[in-house]
Amino acid sequence: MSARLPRFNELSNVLKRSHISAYTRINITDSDLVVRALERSGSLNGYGRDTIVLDAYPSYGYVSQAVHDMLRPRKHVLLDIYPQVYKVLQEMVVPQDPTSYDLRPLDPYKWSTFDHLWTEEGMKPQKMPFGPEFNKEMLFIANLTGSGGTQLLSQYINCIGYRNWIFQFGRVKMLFAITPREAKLLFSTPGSTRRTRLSAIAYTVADIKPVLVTEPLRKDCDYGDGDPVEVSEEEFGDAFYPKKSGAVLIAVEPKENMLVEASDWYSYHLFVRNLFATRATPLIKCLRGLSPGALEPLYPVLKDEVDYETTRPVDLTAEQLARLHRAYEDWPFKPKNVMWSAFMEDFAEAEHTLVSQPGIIGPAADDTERSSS
Amino acid sequence: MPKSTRALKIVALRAIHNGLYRKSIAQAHPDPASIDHSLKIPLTTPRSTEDVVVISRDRLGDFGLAFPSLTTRQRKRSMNVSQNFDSSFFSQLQRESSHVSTSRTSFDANDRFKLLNVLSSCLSHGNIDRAKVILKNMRSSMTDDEYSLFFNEYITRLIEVNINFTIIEDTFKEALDHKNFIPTSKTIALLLWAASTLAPDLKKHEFIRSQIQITSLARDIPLYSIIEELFYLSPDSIPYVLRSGEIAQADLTDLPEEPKQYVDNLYRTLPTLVSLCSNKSQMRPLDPKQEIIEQLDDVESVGYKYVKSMLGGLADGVSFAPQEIQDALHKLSSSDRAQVSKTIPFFGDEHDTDAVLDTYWKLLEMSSNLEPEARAPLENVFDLFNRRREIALETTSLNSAAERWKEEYSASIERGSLPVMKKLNTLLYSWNKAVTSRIEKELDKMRDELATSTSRTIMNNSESRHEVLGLLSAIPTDQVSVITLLELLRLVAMGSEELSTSKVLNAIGDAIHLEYHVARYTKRNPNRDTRSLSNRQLLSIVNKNKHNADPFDKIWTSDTKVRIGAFVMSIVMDVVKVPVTRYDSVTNESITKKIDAFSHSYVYRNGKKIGIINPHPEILKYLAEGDMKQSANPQLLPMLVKPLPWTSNVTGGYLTAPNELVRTVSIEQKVYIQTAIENGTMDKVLESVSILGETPWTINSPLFEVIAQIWNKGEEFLDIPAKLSDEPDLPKSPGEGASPQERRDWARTCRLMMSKYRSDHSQRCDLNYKLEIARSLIGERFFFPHNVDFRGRAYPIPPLLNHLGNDLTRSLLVFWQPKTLGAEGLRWLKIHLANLFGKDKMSLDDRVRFVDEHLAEIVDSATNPLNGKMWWKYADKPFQTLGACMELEKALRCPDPTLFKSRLPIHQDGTCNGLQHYAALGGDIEGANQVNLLPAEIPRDVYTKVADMVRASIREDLEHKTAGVSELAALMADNITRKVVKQTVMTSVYGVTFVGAREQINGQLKEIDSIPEEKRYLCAIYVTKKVFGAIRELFYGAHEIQDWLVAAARIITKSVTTEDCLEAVDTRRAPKSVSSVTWTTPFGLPIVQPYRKMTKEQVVTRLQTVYLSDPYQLNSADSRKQASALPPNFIHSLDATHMMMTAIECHKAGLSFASVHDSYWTHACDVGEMNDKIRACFVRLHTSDLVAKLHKEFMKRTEFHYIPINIVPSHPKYAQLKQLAKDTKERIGRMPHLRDWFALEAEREVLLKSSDEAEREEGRNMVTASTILSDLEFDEISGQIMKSPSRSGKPAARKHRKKSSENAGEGPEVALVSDEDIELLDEAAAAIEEEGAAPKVKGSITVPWQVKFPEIPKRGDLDLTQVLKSQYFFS
DNA sequence: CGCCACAGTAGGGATATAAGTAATAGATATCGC
DNA sequence: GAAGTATCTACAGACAATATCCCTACTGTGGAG
Repeated sequence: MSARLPRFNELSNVLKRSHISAYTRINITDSDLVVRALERSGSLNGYGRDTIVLDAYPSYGYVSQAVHDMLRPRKHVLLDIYPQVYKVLQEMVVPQDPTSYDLRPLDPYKWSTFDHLWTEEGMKPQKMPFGPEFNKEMLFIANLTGSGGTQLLSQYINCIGYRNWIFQFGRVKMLFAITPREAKLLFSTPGSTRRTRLSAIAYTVADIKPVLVTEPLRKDCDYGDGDPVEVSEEEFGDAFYPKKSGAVLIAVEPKENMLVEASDWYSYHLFVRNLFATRATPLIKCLRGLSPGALEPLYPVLKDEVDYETTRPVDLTAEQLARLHRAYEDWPFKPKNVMWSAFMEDFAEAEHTLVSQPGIIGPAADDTERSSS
Repeated sequence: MPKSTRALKIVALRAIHNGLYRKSIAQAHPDPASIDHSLKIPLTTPRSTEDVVVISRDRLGDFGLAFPSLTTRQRKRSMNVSQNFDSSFFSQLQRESSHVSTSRTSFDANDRFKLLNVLSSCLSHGNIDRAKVILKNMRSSMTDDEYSLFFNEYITRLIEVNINFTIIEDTFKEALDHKNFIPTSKTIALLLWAASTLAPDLKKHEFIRSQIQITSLARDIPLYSIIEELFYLSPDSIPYVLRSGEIAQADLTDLPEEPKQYVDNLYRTLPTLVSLCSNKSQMRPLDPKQEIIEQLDDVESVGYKYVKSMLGGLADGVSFAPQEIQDALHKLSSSDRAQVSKTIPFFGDEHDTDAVLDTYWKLLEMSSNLEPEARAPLENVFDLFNRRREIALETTSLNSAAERWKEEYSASIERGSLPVMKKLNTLLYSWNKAVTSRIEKELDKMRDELATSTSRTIMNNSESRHEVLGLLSAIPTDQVSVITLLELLRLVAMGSEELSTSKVLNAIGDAIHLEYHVARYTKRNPNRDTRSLSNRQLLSIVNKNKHNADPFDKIWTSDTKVRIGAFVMSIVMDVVKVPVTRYDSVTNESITKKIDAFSHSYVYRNGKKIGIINPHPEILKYLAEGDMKQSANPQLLPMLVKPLPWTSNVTGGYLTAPNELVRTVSIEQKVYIQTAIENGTMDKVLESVSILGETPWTINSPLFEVIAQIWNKGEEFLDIPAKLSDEPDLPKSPGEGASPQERRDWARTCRLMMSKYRSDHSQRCDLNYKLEIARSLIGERFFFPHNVDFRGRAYPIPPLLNHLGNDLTRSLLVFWQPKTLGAEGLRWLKIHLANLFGKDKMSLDDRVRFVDEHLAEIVDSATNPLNGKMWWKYADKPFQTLGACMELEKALRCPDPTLFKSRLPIHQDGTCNGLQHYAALGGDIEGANQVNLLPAEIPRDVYTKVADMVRASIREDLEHKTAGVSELAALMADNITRKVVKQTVMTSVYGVTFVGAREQINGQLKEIDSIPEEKRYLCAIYVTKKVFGAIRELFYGAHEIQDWLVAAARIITKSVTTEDCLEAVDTRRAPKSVSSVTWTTPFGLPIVQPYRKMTKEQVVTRLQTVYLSDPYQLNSADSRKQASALPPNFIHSLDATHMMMTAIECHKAGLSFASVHDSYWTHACDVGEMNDKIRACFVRLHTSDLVAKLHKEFMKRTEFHYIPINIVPSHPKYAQLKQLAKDTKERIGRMPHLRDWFALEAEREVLLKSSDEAEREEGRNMVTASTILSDLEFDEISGQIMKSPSRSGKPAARKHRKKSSENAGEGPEVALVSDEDIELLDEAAAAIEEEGAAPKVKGSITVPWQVKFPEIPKRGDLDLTQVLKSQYFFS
């Protein structure tokens, strides 16, 4: 991996003409730029020779190379199941440090991929309780700009809440390439109408640090005290492929003290999701939607801080949300399973519906159903 | 032009084009070839297509809803435009084109629609002055006819509020001043009515007299039509009008039958009219038919006398006078009389409702054993009795439900019983009270707001308030509340998944709409005590109600209904509470609180938000087990009298509730149906569907007892889930650090548990409702009004309890009329029993033998259903089997079983009915043989056959150890049953895809335990391949027809007319095609496949926005769905026709008849006769070549339709086309675009349609693209319409490409990517490009090709008459 | 009285939403370049 | 105008996505002429 990849425009010509279309992902194609951004953000300070880097969807490896060059990690596992990517990397890269560089045709989408990986010698870091320190024995990198990337981003953040997956090892940092669209979601602060569920959830358990952003995003994003490298639109051609929208590099740093216990995370997750379904309606109205009569126990919670008539879910901080949730959980009249009803949202799995159980009871059994009974 | 206008216009044009208005298309046996083409376009034959456009646009403008003084805003939304897009719209179009429009104002439907709302609102809450202003304002934008309609409505409301008569008179005079105001007969009738009820006596007489005189002189409105209207409006005022107006009986001879009888009776019985009776008319000679009518009248007198005796009035709505029964009994023969008297020793106290009912039931039961003639006198009494009850049921049952809630509430208060609030009914009482008062409060608020608002703001934010106010104030508030609560509970009870808000709002909106009709009915018959009315009067009221269509009904669109529903629902959510007790762990005590009963939130499905109504779990508990007696929604129950016969698409069925003959999805369909009915070409459909409603049913009470016992026990029984308690305890969430996978599995488990709970709950509720309905119908005779889906398949309208239901539901229903079994009947009863048990694959004799051999078990089942051996439980259809066991046991207990009178319906089912029709269509002998169209010793069973073939093939794989599949073959070899393949076989001819079939089979394999779960999927794939193989082999004929149908559907749905193209904005591209596949069944039912691309929009309501599809948008046809649906729909339209034919024949022969699509039911003794008729009808249906007829109809309907196709330079016709293009270029100055090609076609079309022979000749000689391509058969271009052959080669190329790129990567390992490598990759890529790319065709042109269908598959030599002798055809 | 400017808003159109994609595969439709 | 990518997966009875933001065009008002 220490070998330089060709400039992307040369490679892309080849790829384009051979009709290989793995461009559902957005690639950052300038390793130097990435290095610069990472150094500026300081996200990788303290990482190095002891780190195991899990690298999901490396694409053509420019971010990977940057990280690899910076850390010279003990292990750098690249996971990509797509032959178009895998093959190209396999052919083009001959690692100079074979003990570190480890390209595998595995599907990082599958949880089991990691489970299997950790059974291997030297792949599993030491567990570290959530404390003041990050577990620098592990770094997770992923390009989440492809299809399903949004889903993964959301799920990886959820995993922090559950403290499972890589977070069973403690505060493991993640470095993600995401689309500007997701960046907008994440860098929205309370009070802005853009405030999203994802952002609220994420800041409950993690700090999101911008590393490399695009210039057009500036007006839609609030980076807080983050000071990322900004790529202007003119530079897109060199920095990204495809260059159309560009990509954003973020570091996700799990919080030391999460606002919600792991055991409550599921419920909290549903709670927030429910509130953000009507994220711009005043609390007085939308709190009722949680379950019948839910306004009553929640009204006292924030009444000294906010006006329930005007405050909307988007205006709440993660901390406020967590407190509301706590009160809801403690409400004795909370319907037993009402939150679980959200489980039934996909009906493909509902095997007990009347339709799939034609027979003696149930709706009309006409000719079709008789046939299946 | 606004989108909406265009949409309407397109429909109109299309309708015209399809010959919508003429009998020829919708005739009973469509022979499109005979259609006189000139009739197809009722407008003057256009010189160019532009004419058509202009004319129709004007017409739309005429009828359109312009209201320029209030707005100039261009409305794009078309939903409301369509309000007028009903039959009157089309009849408008139908008129002579000489009709000159009076207004050409801008086409703005919505604003006028809003005004209509306001008008309705003002009228309904009595704001007469504003109504008047609005009506006046609207005058300028209405056609004369429309104005009359609303003027009449206005007057009606004036009368209803008992306004001073002079105001009405002035209003009328004022209206007359408007030069274009043409009073209709209804207007006059209204005036007369008003005069007779409102005018002071002095004035009354004079007014009526002069009005009648004026009208007689004017002569454009015949007197009889006025009296007819009056009959429907207010029969009571007729005597006065006749007298004051000095109308002679002879003037009214043209009255329709029913009002005529009424009027004649008046002339005869009222002394003041006697003189008029004999007076010679000044206008018309005496009608000779008079005598006959008088004779008829005599027969009616029983009912009439009865009415008189009832005048004293009884306490309850249901009553029965002993005297009348005695009278009726006198008409019976002495032996019958003795029999009846013996059973009913005394007549109950007439004030005691229970006793009256009891008497009725006994009488009814007795009478069921009488011959129809003997029963007739009793029937007269019954009819009257029941019609009153039915009307009460339809109109007042809501009130009585509410009353019962109250009673129960007060009763529990009095008793001081602790759990006052623990009973659903008491809960409902308080809910209802709260909701009612809240609705009233809100409505009052709106009223105030509207009263104070200035006229300028009428149109804006108050619009929806007007809507709600107008519509809801027309209905008693408590009824709105009651129906909302009932409907809501029903939904909560029946829902097995989340209750989506849109579902709730729609349902409530619909229910309230129905109540609106009831309210309207009640209002129009104020204080009309049905007890005092004769049968005939009742009928007239009913007819009147159906006759006087409410012009405001059109306001009740789906969006309005949803808004109304949301209004009420939001109130319900605010005020409805349920007491909940919880243990508070903090204070360590139980606390009870009133918690909101419902909340509103959202769930996400595939990332999409879905609004849901969340009932408090506490409510679920009440519903599943509670006494539902007063909680069942009383709308749409089975009827106590015969349904009204269908006479139009909306008249028939229930007495007061509106219902549709054909369940249409789109307006397009409605228009076709209405036209066909008006043209009289659907008479047979009307007749047969009416017949289905005439079959009297009753509850099988012994079986009901058994089921009730099972229910009360509350244990799981067969598929009845056990009584439910609280929500299940879900497993504990996995601990911290559990892997995502574990979490997912856990969530899934929880979901399934909840799902199961909800499903069990809804099944319990479903059964609870059904049993409650059944219980209330025990001892009754009732009827199921039917209607049909758009393909003609018939369904009973009452939901829940009907004979289409599941096994349990079916078992509860038997024919009311018992019929003596006879030897044959006994045999059929046994066969039926065997069939129900599952032994329907044996020969008939074997089935009889099977039953004989199991007599002991059968008797045991019948006598000891729940404590015996319970043999019946093991049947395929256990509850019906039990019913049959009981019936058989009863018969056998008779000294002579053949004399037993049986009520049990015996089923005769088509054996794979779809394939039977296919075989008959194709004349396919082998196919016919497979599905019992040919006589055989034992029944053939295709499913078994296919299963055998599949099994054989699998065995072969097993023996040959075929690579890759031998493992699967081993797994499956012994698991191929009939059941596994059945559904797939059936659906294969309907076009199931491989994926679909695989899912079906996968589902079946789930039930087989010996297949490991992880292999199941592979097995399913394997078996599906085999099944498809076998089917291809076995049903070649059916598939040929299917393919043809699919091809035809594609052609039709891709075709465009010249107008379509000339209209299109893009001159080069093909326009969207709007033709649906449309055909006519042999019984004249026009079928329009409704599948179009949906356009939906969000409708804002108080609760949330609701996503509604706009039924009036004319979207382009969904060609894929149209094509895949044609085979099943066509076949189903045939089996529906077959059913209708059989129903009519059975009816003629006096057989009871019921059907479930391809299962025909009658009494045991009549099975033989019905079987003959089934076969005869089948043969008759298929004697003509139906596919050929379909082909002809398709051709006729697409006569001038084109499909743009691509012609490549190598094509033989290319040169010719190119030449034509050059010629055209000289004319228009550029190479022709697609639109220009179409313009050429349009020109030709006009010429060909000309009335001038010379022009037609010119047209025939014209050269256009389509004439050049006229030899081009469908097969040659099918690739462009069906799947493309050039594309079919693609997957291979792609595979190859993939391989190449792999090769490219297999070079020597290199540390760096060198230039050489890049070149290498480059080369490979280039190579791929060369190979994979299709040859690019330059210079090809796209031109219209006049549609032509592929040859229809040749019909085989099947001798259809063989069917007559095939005993297993239906068995 | 009519005109014009301006403010306020109704409503149409666009967009995001959630979050395992458990397996498969072929045809067709739409869409972006 | 051709190529990749998304969207289906037999029909019917019974159906069904929403909240919010942004922008435009319209309405109504008020003021000056």
